[in-house]
Amino acid sequence: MKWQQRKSLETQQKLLSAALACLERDGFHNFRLDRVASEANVSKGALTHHFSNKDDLLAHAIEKVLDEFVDALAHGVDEVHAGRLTLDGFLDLMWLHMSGQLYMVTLEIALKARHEPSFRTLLTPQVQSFHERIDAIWQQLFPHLSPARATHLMNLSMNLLRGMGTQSVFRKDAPYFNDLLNGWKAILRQQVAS
Amino acid sequence: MKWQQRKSLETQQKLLSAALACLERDGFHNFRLDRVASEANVSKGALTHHFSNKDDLLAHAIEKVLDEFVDALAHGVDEVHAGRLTLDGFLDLMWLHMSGQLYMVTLEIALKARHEPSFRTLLTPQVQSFHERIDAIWQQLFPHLSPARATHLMNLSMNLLRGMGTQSVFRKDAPYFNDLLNGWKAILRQQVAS
DNA sequence: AAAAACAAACCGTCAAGTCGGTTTTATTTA
DNA sequence: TAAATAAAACCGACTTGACGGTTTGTTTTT
Repeated sequence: MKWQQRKSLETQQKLLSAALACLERDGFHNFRLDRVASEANVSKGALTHHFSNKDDLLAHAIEKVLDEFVDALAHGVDEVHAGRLTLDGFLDLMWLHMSGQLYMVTLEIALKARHEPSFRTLLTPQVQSFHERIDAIWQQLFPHLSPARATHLMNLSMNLLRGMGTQSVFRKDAPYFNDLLNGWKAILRQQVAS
Repeated sequence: MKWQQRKSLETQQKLLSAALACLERDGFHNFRLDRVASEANVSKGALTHHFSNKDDLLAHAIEKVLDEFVDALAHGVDEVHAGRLTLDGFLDLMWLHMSGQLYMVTLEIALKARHEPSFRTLLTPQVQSFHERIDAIWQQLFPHLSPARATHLMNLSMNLLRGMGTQSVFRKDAPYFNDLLNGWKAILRQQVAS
């Protein structure tokens, strides 16, 4: 009970990575199980062996991507406390993730969840946990602010970045988004100071 | 050449409205032509007579929804100039549309466009025109600001609302979004004044 | 030998697009 | 003006391809 377990885990991770890559490249509407399998260099039979169906695979994939985002932010806030990262740098970190694979994948999944109650209930605990962890991280980021105020600023920031991520579907224009982000940094500094 | 033309237009409008309703209810992934036809109380044959294929129907539907949004904003800025609407009220108007059918439909379409170049090129002129018109409206809204500054504030606002619209997929919580919007109104007043 | 990991053929379903046909409206002509 | 012809609007059965899930078979590990 050692070699098999390792092999199994390894195949599952390959499949999850492949699923995320496919989701980002093809979108949920063109997301095909056989493409995931070939992307992961395993057969379709192996895929069904590890994941009972499409929804199951997607749910595990989204879990992975959310965890990675939270881990990155948690690490970011540690860096801020250690004096190795500024608030601006922290926002850059958030934008880096929101403009990458993460956000597009969550967007695809969110729209699926919107129209399929069973899938939404499958995801709800994960999403809830995600928000709670992000919230906790911003509380740590602004220990001198009231928790409610920190949460408010987090929500404004997250939604601005969400919107920018969405717009980036159509507008490929890094300087433009950088300009927006800089504008928001200035406003945020002002809001934190007061 | 009168009666037929009117009938044709009427059927097309029924189909477009039905398409938008289906898109909002079922999502693009579960968007079915026969459902659109039955929702519009016409046959599938009639649908194919008026729209050559699925993409064609969707492109016309999105055109309709964007136009309605621009018209609403153009009317809003007139009301502001006439003194019958405040800046806060204008933002409420924007949020009203962004939290309704419009935004979800554009989101569904945007993700489709992201992964289908042919469809994206079909939409590009419409999206471009949309942005230009929104931009012009905000220039009118803040005639005392520099055009660049007005555009910047517009983009921040639009992206915040976009993000809020996206989050509303998962979080049904009107007071929360109202709170966020109020926070942004205060910041925007400050930005406009300085 | 048993169980796990994997492979690949197979099948049922489902929807987009096609196409021949019908009905309704418009135009021409005798 | 009324018959004849053309054209547009509309209908719905059928084809075709695609994909998710199942099943059966093979190899490898324990």
